[in-house]
Amino acid sequence: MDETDRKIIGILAQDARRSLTDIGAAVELSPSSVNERIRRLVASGVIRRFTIDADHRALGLDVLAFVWVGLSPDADEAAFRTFMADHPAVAECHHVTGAWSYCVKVRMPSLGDIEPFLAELKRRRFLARSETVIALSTVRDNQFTSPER
Amino acid sequence: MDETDRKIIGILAQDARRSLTDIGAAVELSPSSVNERIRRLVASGVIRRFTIDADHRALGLDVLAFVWVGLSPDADEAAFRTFMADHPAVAECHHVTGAWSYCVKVRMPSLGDIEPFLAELKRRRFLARSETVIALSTVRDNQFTSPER
DNA sequence: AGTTCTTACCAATTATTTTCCTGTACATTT
DNA sequence: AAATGTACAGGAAAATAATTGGTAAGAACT
Repeated sequence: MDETDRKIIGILAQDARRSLTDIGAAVELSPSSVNERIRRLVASGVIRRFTIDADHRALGLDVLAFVWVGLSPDADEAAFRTFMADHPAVAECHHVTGAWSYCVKVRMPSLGDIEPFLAELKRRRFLARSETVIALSTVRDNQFTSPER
Repeated sequence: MDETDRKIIGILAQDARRSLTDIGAAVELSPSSVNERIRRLVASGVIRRFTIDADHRALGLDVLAFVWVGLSPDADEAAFRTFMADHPAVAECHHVTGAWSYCVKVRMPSLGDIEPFLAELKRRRFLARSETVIALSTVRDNQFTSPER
């Protein structure tokens, strides 16, 4: 992981379809060297996968919400994590410091879909308490943040 | 935007490097038809960009935090949004309902980098109050969530 | 009904890109 | 100095993507 690798990652984060020749020109390396570096970055897990950044609204997921979860004392935490990992509406789930146990980011077709989701969490005895915050608008939503600065 | 388009998006979200032939086999379409659909999805903005999912830890961004921002009454909100859009540590920034104005997701090299970030927000008179929640571990972190149940 | 327009699709060709292989240069170790 | 390892470049081969031209189905209009 040197400066060149970081540059390549930056380029791919912006546009993962850039050709090896193109990237090579940007980092002053031959296409085959760039290829070898990308292969290594994927193999070592620095690059987890190639993916797309989609417009969730266009896909019918109009609602973005953060659900703060206070896990109930008798909750099966492993089951909770599995549930979060598998649930299609869950975009992110982090164990956090502070008053809450988990911060869960969910995307849903409509506001009406949030209640059944919370009800399900309750039914499974995960919840001691929760708080839901709706995102009204999004200023920025990147997976990637530039490492420099 | 039909069912086939959604399938294609699902496939690309999983692995944006799948070949047109491959995708075509999955959705029962010729490679050129798949290509045409992807081109259209990009042109219409449903696919915002092709990108990578990187391991932030490996890139030296060990800390993930959510900063809840209560904007000060006299804050220049447009300036705040510009600041958020440009700041390299900011991964997400959403205007939200509830007690706070904004939810800001940041990635930083170390815990020590959070304070200067907050100080800068204060210096620019954006902050009335704030609360920072650190992510201890991440159960899930996807950009994409499947639309179907 | 016939004509035009549009849209989606496929097959075949062409262009580009990726992949794989080999040799070289350079640094490190013995 | 010889041996080893690593990163790189160049080029051939393979795979993939983009383009083009043509067909078919359906909608809108005459």
